[in-house]
Amino acid sequence: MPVITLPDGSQRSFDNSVSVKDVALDIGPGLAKATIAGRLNNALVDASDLIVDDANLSIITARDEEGVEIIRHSCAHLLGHAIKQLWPDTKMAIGPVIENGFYYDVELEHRLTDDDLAKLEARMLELAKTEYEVIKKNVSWSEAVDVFKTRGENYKLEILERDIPHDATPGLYHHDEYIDMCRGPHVPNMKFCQHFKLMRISGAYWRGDSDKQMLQRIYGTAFADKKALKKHLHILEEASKRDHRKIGKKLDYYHMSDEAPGSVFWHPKGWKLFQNLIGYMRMRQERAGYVEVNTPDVMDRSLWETSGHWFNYRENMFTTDTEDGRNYALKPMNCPGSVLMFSQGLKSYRDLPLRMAEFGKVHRYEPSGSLHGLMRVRHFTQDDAHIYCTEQQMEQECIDVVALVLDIYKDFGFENVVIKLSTRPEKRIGSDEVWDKLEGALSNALETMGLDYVLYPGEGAFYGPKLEFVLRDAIGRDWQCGTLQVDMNLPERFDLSYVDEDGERNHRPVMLHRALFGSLERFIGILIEHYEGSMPFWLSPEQASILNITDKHAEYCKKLHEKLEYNGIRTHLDLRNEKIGFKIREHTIAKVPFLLVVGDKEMENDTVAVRTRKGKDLGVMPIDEVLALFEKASQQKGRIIDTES
RNA sequence: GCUGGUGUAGCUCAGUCGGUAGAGCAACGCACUUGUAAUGCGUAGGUCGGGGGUUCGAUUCCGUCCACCAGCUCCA
Repeated sequence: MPVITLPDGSQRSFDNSVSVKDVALDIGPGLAKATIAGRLNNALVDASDLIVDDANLSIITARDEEGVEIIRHSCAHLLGHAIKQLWPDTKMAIGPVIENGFYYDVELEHRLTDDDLAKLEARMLELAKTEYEVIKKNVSWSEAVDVFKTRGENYKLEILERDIPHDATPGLYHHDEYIDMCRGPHVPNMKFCQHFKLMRISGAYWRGDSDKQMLQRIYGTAFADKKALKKHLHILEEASKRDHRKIGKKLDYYHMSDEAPGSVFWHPKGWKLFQNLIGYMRMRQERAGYVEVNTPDVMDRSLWETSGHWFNYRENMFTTDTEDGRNYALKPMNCPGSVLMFSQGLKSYRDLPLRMAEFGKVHRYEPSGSLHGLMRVRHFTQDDAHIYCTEQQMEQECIDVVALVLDIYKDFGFENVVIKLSTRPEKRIGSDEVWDKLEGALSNALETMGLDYVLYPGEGAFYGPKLEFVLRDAIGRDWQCGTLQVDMNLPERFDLSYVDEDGERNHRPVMLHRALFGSLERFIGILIEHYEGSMPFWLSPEQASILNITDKHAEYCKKLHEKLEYNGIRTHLDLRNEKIGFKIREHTIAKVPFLLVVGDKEMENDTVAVRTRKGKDLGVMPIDEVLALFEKASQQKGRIIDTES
């Protein structure tokens, strides 16, 4: 006699055990039709599952996020159903749900092509349109083994052997003649699985182990209705339009070359942007009490041995053998150099906190397959800084760094910053007492500031805990940029010390590592995608273009150009003998924020006609008014994403 | 690094079932002196990613190296 309590608190009692679907039907036939699964006392169950005892139940439909995930999961089965029809010798491995979709790993002699994806998709749709019922049967372990032995599914057998207890009753889902094993739940009818798209094929190792068999992985996406699917595909298209590799090339920011894989050749415009960012960061750091230094790029092996990099980071380092028989390495990080900088000369407690910034160029030999445009490179520039301070100063320094990071991100329109706190890993150096202090410094700093953070226990570096700052860009993608790390390893290894009030030199400073942009290269990649190439006025390599209508306006334009440059505006003078429409098109595509057009009327009245890169006509105005307009655009930095100007 | 795909003019791409290649844009020249997203005509431009094999002949077929692209974390 189960009594079912629904989410609104109402109760229904039944004489016998009932299925989730029966309960839905009892509430109303519309709901019954829409039922995908149920949440029974916080566990997801199939619509056909029986409820024996009193329970809390909510009915899951396509409107629930769980409902959509179940649809995706069932689409993986649908893919299995179709692929076994088209290629009966396919062996099915695993088919889980992922963000926005699903995949299925299969072993198949035939190499799948894009044409095959289309064929598969068509067959899947055909099958789904028959709106067949999905039948779930729980069977004994040995029965499940028999089923998959008969069907030759050796991956399913391996899963049964290795991952499923012999006294369990695995759920077998019957999709007509196709049978898949799953903990479920799944849709009760394939009518729910009609809005999907197969996205791509790639390789993946069985159980993610590179020593094991390489399988073919088929990725797909699925939604509850056509509209949601279309919307998702549209977002993907938008994201691909923002690809910094395409835009960076079009805007003539940089290129890469076979001769230097993973390294950037910065063109004048890209380098201008790069310098603008450095200039801004320099200004902010000076204001925050930092000094800036510069250390060598190539240093002797012994340094890297002392720092521990030679043993822990060797495979990621570029090294050299030189005529003098010495071994040098290109720095993969700036910290050892910074430490040498600190240990040069005697340091007093009066020098602390010592905040040393460095725009250091580092080289890391990243695996070839992981290189990606500006986002993952082998040679990049960090806006690095190392703060040497006393234990008492540590917490305040952390607070200051976090405040600086968040304020700087705001200038780029990144309001949505997720902070991750990674704490002591299993393999670590230092006593628990010290770790308590270091983690405490970070978490106290965040709590003092009233900031939320996500805890990642055990994810810290072996030498200390860290904060990571994750940005969310204009279309909702996450990018990890800044970090703040507390380090007890390097001061120890390099035996750093300072003289305290008591005159003793045996005091060890605490060392903080921090980077706000992280990598300048990467940050520029993120900005390109964030702004879709339309750099805000203050960063834009070219801020305004002056366009003449005919030759007779050239002299006036040159004077105008001089005046703007004198006022610090990066101005492009385009006096080419071309039609004005042609020039406007070119400079608009080049995403120059403001186009200044000069013809007879403007020359006569000492004005210019102002047009934005978005095609908006701001009318004719005198130069002082233009300068005021630019000043205003400059002031707002990147806080407002450029849609109007 | 591994799996699969791709590599043709500065850029975007077509093409050759094995007989050494073509378009648009860009560049250059000439004409045009132009009013808010492409003026017209002409010229030049390529070891078809590198080196090797098969072949009378390879950009095309084969293997190899390099680079790029996607994936390799989500576990019935």
